[in-house]
Amino acid sequence: MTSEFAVAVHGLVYLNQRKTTISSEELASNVCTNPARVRKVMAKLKKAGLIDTKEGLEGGYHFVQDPSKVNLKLVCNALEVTFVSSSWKSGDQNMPCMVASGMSGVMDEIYDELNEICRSRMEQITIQDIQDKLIRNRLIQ
Amino acid sequence: MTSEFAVAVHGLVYLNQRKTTISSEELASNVCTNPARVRKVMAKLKKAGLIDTKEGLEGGYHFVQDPSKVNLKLVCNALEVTFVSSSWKSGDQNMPCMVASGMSGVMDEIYDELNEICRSRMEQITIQDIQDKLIRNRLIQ
DNA sequence: ACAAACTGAAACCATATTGATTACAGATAA
DNA sequence: TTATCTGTAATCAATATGGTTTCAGTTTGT
Repeated sequence: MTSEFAVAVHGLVYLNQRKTTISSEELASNVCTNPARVRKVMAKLKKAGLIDTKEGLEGGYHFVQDPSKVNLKLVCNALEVTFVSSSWKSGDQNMPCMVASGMSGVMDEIYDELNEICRSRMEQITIQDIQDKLIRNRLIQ
Repeated sequence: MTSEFAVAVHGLVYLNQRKTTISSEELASNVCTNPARVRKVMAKLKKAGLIDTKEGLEGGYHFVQDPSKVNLKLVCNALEVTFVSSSWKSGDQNMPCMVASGMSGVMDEIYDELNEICRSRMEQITIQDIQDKLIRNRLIQ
């Protein structure tokens, strides 16, 4: 899958920790990617209302919502994340054989269902949960 | 994800329907791919004991097990399918920031869990189920 | 014994996907 | 009004994925 999801979650967690307005450049350096990609991802989170943005001098991104209310399914929705999919299709709709003509449809249904299951799981994890986990992990070491 | 899984499931369903020994060439034409790829995938299913193979003249692949006992998790195991993953990692383990150093680990755990959830679901679907579904779908049209 | 027809496996090529880079218009604050 | 940001698009590079070709090894029929 595309790693936009990871960029978004990382960005949200970082914004939540810093509490201030952060530029795409600073975010990119923390995420270890380039500012343009950060802006592309964060723009979608903005459209979904998950963050505030400010253009111009001293602008950037700002996390305003309650981190325990922002779950990862909301992030998936904002980015239209697809966890499980395959562009390649087996068989061919026009073949007379029941298997050859029907398998790709069956596989698509399977992928769709797996996707929905993944999204449901993501609904149970919040930005706060991840923040807590990071803190716990640091203490362990 | 890679579409080896689709090739394998399609292959098993086709073998189950035909009941006879089928060459990689015939399988490939039904799956709509090339014989080499079919052989690569089917060899793994053979190693997992899901099918029998026969080399030499009149050789090929043969489905012997009870189709209602062969579930898709067994196929996943045979092929070492990974449904959800991302090769790209955000942040960097060596950075002092808790978020930057810890996020990739957290995301990996999330992907691993999603994978396990997908595999569990796959355990509930058998080759027989798919065969039945194909028959039903054909009747509907 | 030998030829034909198959699998198993690897090397290599073509294409698609993914992330990086660059550039620039528009917004905003000092 | 200038400097510094975001938003967006175009292009480039690296990686992943599937296709093709090839050949050694196996098995069967004659």
